[in-house]
Amino acid sequence: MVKKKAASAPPQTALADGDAEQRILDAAHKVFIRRGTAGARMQEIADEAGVNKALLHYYFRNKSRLADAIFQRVAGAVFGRIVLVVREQSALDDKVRSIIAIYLEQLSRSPYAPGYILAELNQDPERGRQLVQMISGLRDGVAPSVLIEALQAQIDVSIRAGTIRRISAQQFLTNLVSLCIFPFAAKPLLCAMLGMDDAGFVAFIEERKRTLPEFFLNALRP
Amino acid sequence: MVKKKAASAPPQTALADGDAEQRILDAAHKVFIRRGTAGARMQEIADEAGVNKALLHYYFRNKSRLADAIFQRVAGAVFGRIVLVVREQSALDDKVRSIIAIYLEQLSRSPYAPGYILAELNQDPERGRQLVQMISGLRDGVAPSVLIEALQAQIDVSIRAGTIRRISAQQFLTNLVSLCIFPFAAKPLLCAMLGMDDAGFVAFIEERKRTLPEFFLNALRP
DNA sequence: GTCTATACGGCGATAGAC
DNA sequence: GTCTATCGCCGTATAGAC
Repeated sequence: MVKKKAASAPPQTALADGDAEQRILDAAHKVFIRRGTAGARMQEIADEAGVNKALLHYYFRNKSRLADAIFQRVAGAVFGRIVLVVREQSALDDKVRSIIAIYLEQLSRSPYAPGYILAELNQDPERGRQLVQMISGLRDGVAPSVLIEALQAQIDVSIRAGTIRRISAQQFLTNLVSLCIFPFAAKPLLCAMLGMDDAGFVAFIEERKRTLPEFFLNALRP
Repeated sequence: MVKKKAASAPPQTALADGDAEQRILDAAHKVFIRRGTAGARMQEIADEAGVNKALLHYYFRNKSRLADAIFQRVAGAVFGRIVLVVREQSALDDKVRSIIAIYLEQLSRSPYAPGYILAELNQDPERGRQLVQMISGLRDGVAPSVLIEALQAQIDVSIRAGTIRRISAQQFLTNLVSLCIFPFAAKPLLCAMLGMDDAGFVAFIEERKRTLPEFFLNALRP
């Protein structure tokens, strides 16, 4: 990271909007998600950003640090809002509806983010720790374990009230997140198996927005 | 691929079981799943197999072909049995129970296979086609689209009988597969977020074997 | 800050002995 | 069939001019 741009004439070359650092981040975002960290090439990022390869090292020193920055950015975008919903004061079924709506809406706009995040987590053990730290660092942030306990308490209330059947917070969350994220993480798989093109996939997700909330809430009924 | 070993004294070096080609495949399997195709190194595969790097090229000509062979092998192991279950003559809820049991059992033994397969599919468009072709080529194989249609027909019967609520075969399958595969594809994510180690993950999957069938079947109830 | 030029190492692939 | 040795490219990273 470099200190904020000092007073100086903005370079602003013809085909560039935003300063170089930002353009590099945006370019790296695209390329890392497309190729994965191991498959990404600094040259391709430079081309995409419309700058020279050396400038990437000027701003981020090496590929590994650039990759870290992008992972934080993408993971934050995917998990940030969800964590807020889990923590807010609202009924369990409202949370479910919110989470499904937010996920399907948001991931429709960046369908390859889940695949990228999962691949990163599989190939670099450090990523797990970074993720937990990132979540704990959100505004008013608490550790994930605290979130789980709070959710379990809320679930237990509904169980005792007889409105849902017995389930652990871990399985509850895993089921919910699986149903939301997997279709995007497996987009090429689904497209191949179900014979869909990109437009077909969009329609598929639209159908899912309508049907998934009741599917999930129905599964919870006693 | 090389013609089957002709009659000749088996070399059988001290620390090697099985012929070289098989050991290379097994080693490549491990390394590709661990590192991903882009991250895998021919040298690491050679070391793991206890042979020289040059021998990999003797048997498989280049890295790309070796990667193809491994992808076929892993994908076949993951999807082969499931396809058979979907096609067999049995009640819908029995199929659901079978698929969940088979997946959770089988993936417990190779938990990193899903992550590998998804990463491959995301990064190489060719993989999708290879997968469809592989499935169509199973014994008595038919194209995935035919499987879907048959499943839809079976689902429609249950809907008309009033035993399940309205759902498309696509969403049905996606939901089922999401709930089975995602926890493995996201193993490092879940371990980090839910604070589990490897033993904790095993326990988590055991709990899932008991609870997931009723969760899913419950969701289908009218 | 941004560029050009280049050093350096790693990796896939081949040649050739045994 | 299996090895050793080596080639040549490609990708990261740095040096240094502007």
